[in-house]
Amino acid sequence: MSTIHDVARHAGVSASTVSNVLNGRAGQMRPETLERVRAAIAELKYGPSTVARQLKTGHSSFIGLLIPSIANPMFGYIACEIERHALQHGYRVLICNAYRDRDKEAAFFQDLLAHGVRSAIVVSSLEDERHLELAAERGMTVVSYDRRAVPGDRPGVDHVTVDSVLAARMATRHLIEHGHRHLAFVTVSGVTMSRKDKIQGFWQAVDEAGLRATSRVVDAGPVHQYGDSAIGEIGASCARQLSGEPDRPTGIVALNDLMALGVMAGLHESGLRVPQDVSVIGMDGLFLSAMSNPGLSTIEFPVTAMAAALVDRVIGGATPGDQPAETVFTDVRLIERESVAAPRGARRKSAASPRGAAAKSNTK
Amino acid sequence: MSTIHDVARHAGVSASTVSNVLNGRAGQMRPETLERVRAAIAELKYGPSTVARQLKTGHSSFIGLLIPSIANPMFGYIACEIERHALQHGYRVLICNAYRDRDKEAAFFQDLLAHGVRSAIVVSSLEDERHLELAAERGMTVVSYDRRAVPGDRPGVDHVTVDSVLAARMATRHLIEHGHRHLAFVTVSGVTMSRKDKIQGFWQAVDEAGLRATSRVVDAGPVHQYGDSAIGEIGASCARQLSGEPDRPTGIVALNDLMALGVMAGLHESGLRVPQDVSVIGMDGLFLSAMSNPGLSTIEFPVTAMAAALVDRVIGGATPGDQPAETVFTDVRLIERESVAAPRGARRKSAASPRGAAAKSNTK
DNA sequence: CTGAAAGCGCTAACAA
DNA sequence: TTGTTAGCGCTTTCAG
Repeated sequence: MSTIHDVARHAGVSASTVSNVLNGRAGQMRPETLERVRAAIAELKYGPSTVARQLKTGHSSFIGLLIPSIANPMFGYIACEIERHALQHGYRVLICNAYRDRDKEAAFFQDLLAHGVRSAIVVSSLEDERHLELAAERGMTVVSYDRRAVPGDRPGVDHVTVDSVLAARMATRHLIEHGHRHLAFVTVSGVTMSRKDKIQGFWQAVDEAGLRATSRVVDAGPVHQYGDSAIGEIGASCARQLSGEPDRPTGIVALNDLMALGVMAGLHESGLRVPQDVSVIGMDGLFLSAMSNPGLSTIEFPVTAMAAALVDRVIGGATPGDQPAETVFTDVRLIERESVAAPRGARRKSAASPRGAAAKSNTK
Repeated sequence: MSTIHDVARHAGVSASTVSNVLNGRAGQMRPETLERVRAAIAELKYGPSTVARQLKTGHSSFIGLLIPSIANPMFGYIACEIERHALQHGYRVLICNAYRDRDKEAAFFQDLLAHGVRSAIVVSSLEDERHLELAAERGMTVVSYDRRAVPGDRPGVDHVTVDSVLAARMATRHLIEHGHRHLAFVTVSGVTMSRKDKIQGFWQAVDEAGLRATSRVVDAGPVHQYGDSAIGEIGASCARQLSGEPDRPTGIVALNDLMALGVMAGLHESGLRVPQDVSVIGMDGLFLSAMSNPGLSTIEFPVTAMAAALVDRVIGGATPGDQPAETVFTDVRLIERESVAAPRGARRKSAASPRGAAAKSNTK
């Protein structure tokens, strides 16, 4: 690879002149000089070294992306959307599969810092974000996804998230409107905030319908395996177990679509039919859910818009002030497919389904 | 962030001494000095700048990974396996979603070069690899996945691949052994070599059974949409169309699991049951295929081993000699689930299913 | 056993 | 309008 000096020599100018045309400061330049420089660049197939440039300027062209695992199709999708947006703004995305492990996250942050990366997006954030605050203290702009700001958070970490409480509430209500009175919320155990919010949304809907006595949250245990393929597996074994119980639920809300897919598989294995025997609804809007049998009803999240918001925020730099900024997307949408029906011998309570409000971005 | 000089000053030594302890050249060092340096490093929370280091040494710690799209769960999985292995060898992976677009691939290569990245893995390689050779000429070590070396290839690009011909043949044979005589291979159109190989494997098995007259390859068209969610969709619409035809196939081999999942969805929509009316088999061994209804029979690829081979090769540097090196994995494995059964009114021909041979790595 | 000096490729004042 | 100079943070001979 040739350097800026090779080009300079070739064109009979100085390195700074070449640097100027490279950086669009050729306004006042003699057209002839500009032409010579251009020719030299082309001839030598020269491209500037971003490494040298970064050492000099201190600006990195990378955005770090910490994400549980892109083997999980939902996260793969989110990562793609983020990359697409970042590229449009001249940024590259450095994906780090952190497997929801605080130590791994911390190690990646260390590494990003060493690489001079000054912006990071953290997807599916752990509830405890002290290690993020540490990175923020060292000058990183970090924006988290799937975590709200809570009292006690120190500034330095901004938040972009979907209204998980609302999403879970909509999902649960959908079941209730179909006449279900025995509900279960099936989840993996974990320490992300969105999980807690979804459980809360579930209970809200349950209480609104006065169904607390006949409903419950089923924790299927932790995701051990690296990668997220296990989530479906866990959903399946949980469903198998559930199906053997005497007062099994007729309607199941799953933590996310992947888990819902697993639940359906487990139900099916146990000889139970969806939706005739049990109704299932997920959350995410994974494209795969459209292909399942039966098609999985779900709550779709505005992923593209959220990815854009994430990138814009992280590029924009840290929010001034001592309150962390927060953008909550509320335009989640119910997608009705075939996995939800009235339970045996019940009548549908209402035909109307709740719709999400328009996007509401409240930076407070 | 503090620099090596801050540490040096803090410890009362010179920068080169600090550099020495950083790089494990502290063997002959006075223990006391070593200790002082260590203390200073800890106190200042110092970490070396990989950017400066790379500028000096010319060695990058990145491996570029060009891949169609990590929104495709198969590629997300492969990417994770590659990252895992690379990390163990001290390398970071820089994922580039290239959407099977030659221009995008070329642009990413340009960018990798600018970043001083000297190793790249290209997954699901386009048949025409001239743009890769260009990168190789510029000093990159590039290893491709899913493409064999062919006469006319110039050296500089090594290959790691699974035996796609064998995989497709096994899949097809599985159908034939169940008594199917009307076969179809369903594929998206495209320009990857593995696709051609799979079609070839399909025809091999078909010809072995003398079923050419009643079998065909169905090209469902190109994948337009960015991301690979469309693959399933295409499979579905193709299946819908197929199901309306008078002499529709009773057994379908799909290009990959994602497509197979789509095919099953389309069949189901058209009122056809799998496997009672039509049998379907995929290829990949995607974890999601275990959760479909019915469970998708498939040919599993040794992804972990292949990811390791890919990383080892690319780290090892270009193979000397003028023949491109090639590693072909042949240990593919049939996973029987519920999507394949005997066609209506036929008897199963044989109970034995073909098994893959042990891994054979022939570097020639 | 440790330090001084040079330079990786680039940019940004400042001079000319 | 263009060139000179200095230096980003690190490693690496080569002296001391």
